[in-house]
Order: sequence, then C-alpha cells, then structure tokens
Amino acid sequence: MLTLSYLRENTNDAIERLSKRNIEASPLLNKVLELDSERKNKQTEMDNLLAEANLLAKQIGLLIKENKTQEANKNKERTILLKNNTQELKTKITELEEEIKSLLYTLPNTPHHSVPKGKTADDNEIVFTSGNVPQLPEEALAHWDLASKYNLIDFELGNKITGAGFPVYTGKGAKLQRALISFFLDEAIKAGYSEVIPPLMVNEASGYGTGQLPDKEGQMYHAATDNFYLIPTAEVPITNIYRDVILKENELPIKKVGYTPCFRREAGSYGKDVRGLNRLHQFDKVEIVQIANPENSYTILQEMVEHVKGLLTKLELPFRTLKLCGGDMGFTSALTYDMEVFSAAQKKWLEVSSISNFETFQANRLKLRFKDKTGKTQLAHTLNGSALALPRIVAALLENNQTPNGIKIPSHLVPYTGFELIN
RNA sequence: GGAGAGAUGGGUGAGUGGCUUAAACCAACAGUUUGCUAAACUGUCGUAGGGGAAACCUUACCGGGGGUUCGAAUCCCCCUCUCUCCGCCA
Repeated sequence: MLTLSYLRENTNDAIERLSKRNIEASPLLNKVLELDSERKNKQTEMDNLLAEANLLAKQIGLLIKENKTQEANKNKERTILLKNNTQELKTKITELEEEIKSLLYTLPNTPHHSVPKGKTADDNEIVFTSGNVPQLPEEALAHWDLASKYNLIDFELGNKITGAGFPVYTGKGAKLQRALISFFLDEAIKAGYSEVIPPLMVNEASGYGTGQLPDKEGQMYHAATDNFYLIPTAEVPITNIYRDVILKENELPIKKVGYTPCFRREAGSYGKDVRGLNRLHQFDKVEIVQIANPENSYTILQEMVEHVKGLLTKLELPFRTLKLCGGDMGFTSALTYDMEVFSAAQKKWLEVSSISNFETFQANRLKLRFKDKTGKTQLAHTLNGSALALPRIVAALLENNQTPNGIKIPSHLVPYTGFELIN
C-alpha cells in the first residue's frame, strides 16, 4: 500500500509513475486527498472536544472531594454533551479512514523511473543474455518424455493421489530435486544469507502484510476451518517475520533464504503452457529476501540479480534477464527483473526467477520500520527473488543436457547428486 | 477435545475507579570520569494521528472489539491468543 504522506507530497510524481502501468490515477488520488483532508479536520475537531471533556472530568473529581456536588453535576451535563458530539465525529472519522484505505488498496505500487512503458510481456526489455542456445537433433525429447523415459517424474501418479499439477518425483528425479535445493541454499548462505525454515501455512494478517490479500485471494489454497492459507511463495512467511518490527539501522540489510514448497491454484490458466513441469500447483523454490535501507535498496536489487545470474551460470544454462515493463509488473513491485532459461526441446524461454524491489509498499502494510541515524522511524524497503524455482530449471536441465547416453548433470551439481549421468 | 490460569512499554514486572503524567528494575543510547575495558554517576529512552516555523501543545493506544461511568489498565460482555494439567497422537 502506498503511503498517504507520499501521495500528499508527490501527487504528480505518483500520477506520472502509475501511468507506466497504464493507469490514470488522478481522479482516485484527488478523491483520496479530499477524504484525507476531511478526516484531518474532523480529527482536530474531535481532539478539541475530548481535551475539554478530559479537563472537566478531572475537575469533577476535585469538586466531589470538596463536596461541591452542584458544580460537579453542572460539569457532568456539559461533559455528556461533549461526549455525544465526539461519538458522531468518531464514527465519521472511522468511515473516512475505511474509505481511504479501501481506495488505497486498489492502487498498485509506483514503478521506478527506469521501468519501461508497455502493456504486455512483449514490451519487456531484454537487458542481458548469456550462453548459447543448444542445437538438439531432430529426435530430441521434451522433458516430460525424458522424465518418463528415465523414471524421474510420475505425473499420472500425482494425478491419482491429488490431481493435475502435483507430480511425484522418483529415484534420480527425487535426488535431483534435493540436490538443487541444497545447492541453491548453500550458494545463498555463501553469499551471506541466513537460512530459515518457515511455516507453510499463514494466517490472514500475513497474507495482507505482503499483499497477497485481498488482491490474489483466489490464487491461494485456503484451509477454511482454521482460516489459514497455503503459501504461494516463501516470501510471505519470511517477510512477515518482520511484521510490526522496528529494526535498528545497523541491522540492515537483513538477508534471509528459505526453501519451501509453494502452492498455487493457478486459477484461469488451465490448458495454456501447462504441460509437464511448465506450470504446477505445488513446486519447490528457494527464495532470497532482503530488508534494506532505502538509501541502497537498488544496489541490493542488482546484487540479488547478480547472485541469480551466478546460479544459472554454474548450472550452465542459457539464460536472459528481462526488465519488466509497467504493464507486466506485479501489483506490489516497483522494479522487477525476470530470469528466463531456454528450454531447448520446447524451444521456449521459461521464467525461473523474478527479483523485485517493493520499496515501502509492503513495509507500509507490514509496519516494518527502522530507526535511522537521526532517531526517526521510517519504513524499510523489502526485496525478494527466486533463487531459484525448481521445476523449469529441471525441465531445461533435462532437455538441454540430453545425449544418446543419458542426461548429463552440470559439474557444480554433481557433488550434490552423487551421479554425473541419468541413464 | 476437557479443566484451570493468564495477556501491561525492547525485557522483567507493579498497578482493583480520579494521587498514573503507567511505578521500579534491567537492557539500549548519549555524556562525565578513565591509558583501555569495566564500574560508577548524569541524562535520554514507546507508537500513531492532529496543530505549530520551532520549542512545544494535544488526542488515541495497557491482546482485539463492544459496554458501564463525568472519569477505565482497573468493573461488565464477546472474541483471539498464550501457558499449565488431563485425554489423543508423531
């Protein structure tokens, strides 16, 4: 949620930035500012009445002690009158606050000034490309065929146990999952992140904190009896560690990494690019999260991008980095880089990571703040990125590294798998 | 699932209707002293809203929501959570 003070003081800046998302925000912002100033007036009015009532209440106490009952009763009448008036004001103020909040909830984050204009994924900017696209022979197999040829993943079995999008990994397929998870975690720890294993279900407050609620309610699995949500990403529980927290400046940046399964309903995306590992309801992901001083959060974003590039390089996968355009960026992000690997048999770029700076958008909802040098409390910046999401990495590894003798494991991964070849 | 006890500031913890402007201690921060560290001493030390150029003034907040009262951390009702014991169970 954008902060009111930012919108008040930088109205035109906000309108300009939001226009990159193809949003005409000025009518809504004017409405918000109008309601806000009305709220302030009512607040002042109410405070004055309450101040007088507080004073009278104190006097009544003294008067009763001195047995001046008559005067005390006179004051009582006046106080009752004041209280009645404050109650109306209170109701009005609450209404105004609710209205402002519900309007603000509909506004996405303001894009960073470097975000390109654009409407769809086609308008994203390719900022970096690495590695050569492998040329596979005619008879090369897609990963779902390789998965069944070598007994790595059983999609049908998952279908039986749960449903579509819940694969069962078996044998070397299972070991490969575990190897990738350990590799990603170790690399992150080497880069200074500290590991956490968070809960896989979160309560409503956490969902609101990172912005999945109320925006993407339908995308999360919901355990209705207890009103818990299955996490769509480790970002939710890990960032919420710092909900309602005031950090010291010297504690920043905070760097956390966590592996979790992720659960996504993917409502509305059936039938489109869902074959094999391309889109699942449950998948594994290692997530990096940082909480940063606003002064250097964009340096940190670059550092996170470099970290993920390093992972893909070590896995010897051809990849490219995209800077997302305004129209394709997530609701809560100010700047997002996507990482895509090339899956050689499908002949497609697959998104395997999304790295974003949310600036204060999440921190505002989370009430995640720090005390700066001058002793002032201000909102921190939150950032996160996948490092990495497993299924599409596996898809690319299987397809790109297939040979007549089997599938070759990249050398950096061999210490984790314990085998060099899947055959 | 059953029974009981609780929830007060960064922490411990006092506070049963006005003397609370939430005590006291600890932690933290700044300073004095010191060759350095420690100790001691002095001071500062919640969050949010409103007013003000500022000093400052003011309002709300003692798990959450409602109520009683001129006045509530304190009394009443509802909810949530935590702890202890019992039952079930990895």
